[in-house]
Amino acid sequence: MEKQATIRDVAKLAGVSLATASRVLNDNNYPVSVQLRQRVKDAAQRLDYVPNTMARSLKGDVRKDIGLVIPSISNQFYHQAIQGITDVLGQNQYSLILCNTIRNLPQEEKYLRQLYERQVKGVILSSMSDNPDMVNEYIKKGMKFVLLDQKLVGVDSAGINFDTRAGARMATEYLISRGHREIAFATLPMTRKTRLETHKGYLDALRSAEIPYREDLIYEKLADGLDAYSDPELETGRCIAQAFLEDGCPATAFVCINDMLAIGVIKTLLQNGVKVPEDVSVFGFDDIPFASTFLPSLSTVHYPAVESGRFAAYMMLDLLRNEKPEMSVVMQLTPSLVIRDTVAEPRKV
Amino acid sequence: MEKQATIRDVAKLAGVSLATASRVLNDNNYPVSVQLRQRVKDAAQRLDYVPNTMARSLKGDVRKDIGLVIPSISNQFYHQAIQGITDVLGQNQYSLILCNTIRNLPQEEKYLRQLYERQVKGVILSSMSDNPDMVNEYIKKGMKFVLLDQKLVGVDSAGINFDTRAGARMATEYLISRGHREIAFATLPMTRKTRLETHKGYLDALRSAEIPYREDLIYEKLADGLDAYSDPELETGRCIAQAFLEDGCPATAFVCINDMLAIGVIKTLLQNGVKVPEDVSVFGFDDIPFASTFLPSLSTVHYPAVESGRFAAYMMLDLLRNEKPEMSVVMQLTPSLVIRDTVAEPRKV
DNA sequence: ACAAAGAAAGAAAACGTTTACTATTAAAAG
DNA sequence: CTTTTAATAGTAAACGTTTTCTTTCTTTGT
Repeated sequence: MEKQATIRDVAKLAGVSLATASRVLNDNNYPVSVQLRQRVKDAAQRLDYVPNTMARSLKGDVRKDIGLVIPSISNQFYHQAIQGITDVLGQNQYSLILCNTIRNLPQEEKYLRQLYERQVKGVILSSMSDNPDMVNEYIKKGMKFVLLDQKLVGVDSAGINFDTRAGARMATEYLISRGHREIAFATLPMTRKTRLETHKGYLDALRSAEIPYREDLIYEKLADGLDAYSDPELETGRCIAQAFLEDGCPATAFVCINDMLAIGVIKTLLQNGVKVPEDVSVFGFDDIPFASTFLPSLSTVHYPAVESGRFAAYMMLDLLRNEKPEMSVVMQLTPSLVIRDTVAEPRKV
Repeated sequence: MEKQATIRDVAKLAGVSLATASRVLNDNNYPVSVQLRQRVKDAAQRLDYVPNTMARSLKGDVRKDIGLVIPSISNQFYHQAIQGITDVLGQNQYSLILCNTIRNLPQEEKYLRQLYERQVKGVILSSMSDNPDMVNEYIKKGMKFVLLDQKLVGVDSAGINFDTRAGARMATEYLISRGHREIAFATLPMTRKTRLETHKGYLDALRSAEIPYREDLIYEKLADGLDAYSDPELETGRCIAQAFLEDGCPATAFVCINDMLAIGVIKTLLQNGVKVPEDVSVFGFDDIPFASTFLPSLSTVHYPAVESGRFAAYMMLDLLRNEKPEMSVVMQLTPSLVIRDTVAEPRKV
């Protein structure tokens, strides 16, 4: 196993000082004569010299990598975001350190600390918590954050989020326009702000159509008995559909807080002889790739996930490179509807 | 923005030398008196000291992170592997640097070089190429590899792979046992060794059942016109099913090289009025989560992807920590069949 | 012809650690 | 009592860079 050549070796072989070698290798505008320049370059080539990034960053250069902290790697939404992020980062010679918290807040803290210890200066974060304290603490220490799909009140940080309230409103209004009046709402526990927002959008639509709010049509659950291998959203969808069936199918349509949950609902409905969309219409949220792959293909609210990852990465780069960032804003993405095969008119009674 | 406290600050505040502070903070077995020990600890606490990992690794400590280089982040197989990897790594205070090559060999080389520059000593790799040269070069430079789902002949490296030949054989034999004789084989271009192996398994089964090999039942394709947003495997499945339909459905069953491709085949078949499994049976490969979610749920060859990720991480840790690794072997995982809803007896003619 | 300015190179300090080597003391052994 | 040895603590070098400060020449302006 060869010892890695250092800049010292290069300098020696080229017969120049350390400083000169460094200057050539970094292509400064510092003047170095052509002959020496060439000699150094040749030497570097011969020795297959690669600079030691560690040593370099010791001198104050920021590390060229950023952390991504997400609650779940099994969620397709994040795959798309990662796709966008790695895409941009790769082109800019940055690396991505992936931290999967498995929906676990202490784990999230641990990862954040680990990143801090490693001098990682930028983190794209989708937190499990709505508490801004932890993030603020690290901001004070000089870390930069881009908040993905989440607004944290009381945090002065860049972020990308999606107007879920408008999305839910649009979806619900669409169902109403197709003639639905009994519309159920399926959600995971509303611990995260975005979920509450989604719920509000649903309410907005009901209100403007003057449909009375029915508490019993809100299915807010988390499937129990989940293990590491099962998809929590899919299982929760199952569980909600089960409850819905036991209630005697009190609605003609479902608005679901995300696609995987919607798919869980649909599967269980179909397996119990309830036809989708003939008997019950189902609307998803996110437009993950499976939404169009699944049969029947899912009507859903489109979220440009790959783009949002891309934006997040751009913002982060901007934040890291410029003292006065140009794009450091909270970017709000507007929803659009994708109508596929899981929505129809309500069945005639 | 606070300046990060260094060990020098800690030493000064505690009124001890650098060396003593370092020794306390690293919990060596070097003897330090209780009082000083306490003083240093208090000082570190007060200053909220965190060691600078960069500086530490400059002194020769290996970096505590490993790289993962994979061809596609949109493949569920890798999500599961990542799940397993991050799981193990997280518990061992290692970080994961994710490199997504988008099925692009030059990109793969670039990432490997980038990791090398960053002094990353361990890489879990699923390469696009069957050429061992690049990997060997980096091994010579001191990097350690665990090859995921791939054997590279001529590389002396740990690895995890799956006996795809046996898997394909089992799947094909199962179809034969259900009465099928015309069995098509659907695959992406057989550029990777594992795909060839899978094909061999298919042939093995045919041979031992004395079914003549029919070249025209081998569908080896890559969908064209793919953009960044489409799933290459799904699209290829579509494309293969299209060709199959144009050929007048010359087989009663399909063995597919992976699940997503199988799903593409099924979708297209169904959309063209060909019933699965009544008219055509389809067998997948990998058992990704979506295989059981999809309707009809997919019969497939099970690959313990999460486990394989976990093993890969363990191996890597072993490789990095021990001069003489204990587990540095090529681990071969044996396949098992999962029978779900996409296989039936062939239709009576 | 002489000072001032500019170009090109090198010396050395600094970044935050760890650790081999010394130095001091106290206890144990002769 | 002196000499070893063991227990603590400190000094300083080292890791691989970058960069500030000098230094040495060569121009240029007067």
